[in-house]
Amino acid sequence: MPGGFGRGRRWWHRRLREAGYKLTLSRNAVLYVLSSASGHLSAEEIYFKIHSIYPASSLSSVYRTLELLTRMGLVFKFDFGDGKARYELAQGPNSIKRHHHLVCMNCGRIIDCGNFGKDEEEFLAKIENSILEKFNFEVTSYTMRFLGLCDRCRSKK
Amino acid sequence: MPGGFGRGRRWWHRRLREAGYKLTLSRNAVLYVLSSASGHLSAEEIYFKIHSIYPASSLSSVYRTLELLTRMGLVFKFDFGDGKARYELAQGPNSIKRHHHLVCMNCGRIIDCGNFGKDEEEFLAKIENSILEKFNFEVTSYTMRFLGLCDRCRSKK
DNA sequence: TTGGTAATGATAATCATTCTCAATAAGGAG
DNA sequence: CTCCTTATTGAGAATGATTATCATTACCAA
Repeated sequence: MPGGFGRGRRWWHRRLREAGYKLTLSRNAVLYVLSSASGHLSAEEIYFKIHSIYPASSLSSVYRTLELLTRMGLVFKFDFGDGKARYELAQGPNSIKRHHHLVCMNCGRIIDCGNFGKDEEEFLAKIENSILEKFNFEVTSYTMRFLGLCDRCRSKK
Repeated sequence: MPGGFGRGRRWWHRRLREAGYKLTLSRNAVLYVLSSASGHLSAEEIYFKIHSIYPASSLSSVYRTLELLTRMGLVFKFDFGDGKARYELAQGPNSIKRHHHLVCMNCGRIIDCGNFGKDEEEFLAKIENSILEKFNFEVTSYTMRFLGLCDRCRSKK
């Protein structure tokens, strides 16, 4: 009975089912871990967390699952230049569109910052259009990454 | 005489010198290749291009040089999720601040798109402030990445 | 319950990147 | 220009994340 872990059916069960994929223990565990632990987890971190709730897991399966989920759009994959990819659940049953991060150039810390409300909406509307016109490129999602100095590193100077 | 390749002194000579680094054949070759071939080159692509103008080069040296140049801010390092990092010269003697890319989710192609003029300026001014207030994070540069479908892939559907 | 097959676990293989270290060459002093 | 010091290099080994392989397992439709 692969729909274990958290009590009750999760929104991703339907998503997997409808896409024609089996709901396996491994996949469910990856999604469960991603849904509880918020933040940016690497494949290995996910693997270790899974181990405590589902010991018979394998790292390769975690990678396969993450690749599938990324392809399906249930998960976002990020690369912050430290050599390992990070994964984040596309929160909730309806995936969000925007992911913005602050990356500290001094300590490497990565801070999630939500979106920027109305200012962003307006800006995006203009930009999406201009990209479509100039490049005939159809935007489906986007990411902003801000490089700089985080609070901790700022106060150290 | 390490200042070879292109005729004449290059702007990066001064930059290296002033930072206390030697102007070596290897470093000059990397910068020369980056400055002529525009686009996003991987370390290996840079290495091959260098080979034709400076055969006694090594891949490890290219990596070392790129790491140094990135640290110095002469070069930007990007990661588009294909497993290898890409490098781009921070064009001209005064580095630019913004790098935006369109990434096709179908074919993986990466398209440079400049900045968005006044709309972007205005938006950025607001955002930089709100990031400073909310997170006490000091923004020095940023990147926007748009995921979607490129013109070629759009017309194929 | 059962069979077909997608998915898994274990492990080997791959590939980008980093490390090591003896040999070399940049560049300042004379 | 030549010598000396030492940063930098080239070659190749080592690392570490990710991917591929393949026999075994377990979803799930019938």
